[in-house]
Amino acid sequence: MTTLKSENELPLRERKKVETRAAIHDAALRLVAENGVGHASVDAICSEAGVSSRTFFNYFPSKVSAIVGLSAFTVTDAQRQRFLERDGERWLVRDLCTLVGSVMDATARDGVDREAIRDLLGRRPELAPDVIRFAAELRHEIVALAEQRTTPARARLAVTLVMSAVDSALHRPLDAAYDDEFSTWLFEAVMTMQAIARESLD
Amino acid sequence: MTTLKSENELPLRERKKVETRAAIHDAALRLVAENGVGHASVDAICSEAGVSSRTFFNYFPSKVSAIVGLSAFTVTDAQRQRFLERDGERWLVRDLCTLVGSVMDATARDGVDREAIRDLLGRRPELAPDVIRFAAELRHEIVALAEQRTTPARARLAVTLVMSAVDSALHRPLDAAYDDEFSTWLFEAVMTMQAIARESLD
DNA sequence: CTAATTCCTGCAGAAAGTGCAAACTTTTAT
DNA sequence: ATAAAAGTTTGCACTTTCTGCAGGAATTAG
Repeated sequence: MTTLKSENELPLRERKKVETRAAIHDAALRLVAENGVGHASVDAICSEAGVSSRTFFNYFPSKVSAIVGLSAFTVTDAQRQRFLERDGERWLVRDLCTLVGSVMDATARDGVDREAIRDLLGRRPELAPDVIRFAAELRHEIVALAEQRTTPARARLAVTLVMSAVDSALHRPLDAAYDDEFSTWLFEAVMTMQAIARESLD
Repeated sequence: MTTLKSENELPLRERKKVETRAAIHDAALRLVAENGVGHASVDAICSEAGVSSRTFFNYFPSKVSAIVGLSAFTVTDAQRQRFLERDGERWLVRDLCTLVGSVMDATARDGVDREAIRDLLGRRPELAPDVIRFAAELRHEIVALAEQRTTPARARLAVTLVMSAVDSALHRPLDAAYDDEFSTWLFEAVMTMQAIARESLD
């Protein structure tokens, strides 16, 4: 079981929701690890989790989202506002790192386990395109934000830069030191990318 | 009609294949432009193209691939070999640009119309995640190649850098001058990214 | 013209995903 | 404590994408 927080204090109804959600996610993760993505049908996951297939789609909008344990990446209004406090290209990449970092930290707080996802991607690389597709939805939202601070083309480029670093995070273990400071790690990854680019260019 | 080349010279059978392929792609493009992605069902595309739905999937492995007009990005053996002639990180990014550029040029020669795709993405942004997912498959192949010249982490970073530039190409019109020299354009886009990164960093 | 390929098609069916209304459970109000 | 209200789960019917298989039609070769 992935859920360890807030054992009580929550009304019974909420607690049950958290539990079924975790049950579905855990079942999905387990079955995919065993049988591969293609052979883990929604029905199979459901009977493993003790839940009807209709309920499955009440909790997750798609099979992959259940496997990854994420219904959607979302940017909160507060995050959005904070990002727009500054204007223009200056600090753009840094601010994007902060923004994306806080989104990732939020999902982590909601029980999404980056390490589990990383392990899974190592064992089942077929999943990668789907996960990337998934991240593309967050990307889209963030590009829209970045476009309020610079030209569309530069916005896309900058966001891509940052999202690539996120991608790295899904493949490489982070130092424990960064566990709650994803944005710091992000920023360093972006600088590494730049270094590689400089070394290899021309 | 997208197909303008090799009017004859091809055996009749081959010519017909090219035609049905184009018919399906054009129908898909047209219907999606009119009704949106969700409302252009495979069946609708098929009757528009005058083809059975079973045939549809003989030509394209998925609905989006038909819309984009691409069955798969593939790296030829020659391209693979040329890329591996050099070893190590030096020139890595440049060689990746060459590799990816030649893959893109090949698809263009096969009738894939970057401009049509770009227009479509402008008009129907919902498609973007699917297209990205699509590109992720090519990405995977190229990462495997790059890993033969450097560490996995750096390979991923470098490939991401280059693929992001490809992404830009799907959003921005290229100067006509670059039409047959995609890799040159790619390389410049990568340098632009680096410039943005340098400006915005710290 | 005949025979061998190769291609198209329909059919049957798996699997993902959605809407709807009935049944059930928790919560709230009396 | 009990009944109404509110929220959840479920089954059912349905759409859509996509695959395997087998028969039939067209193309090509001999």
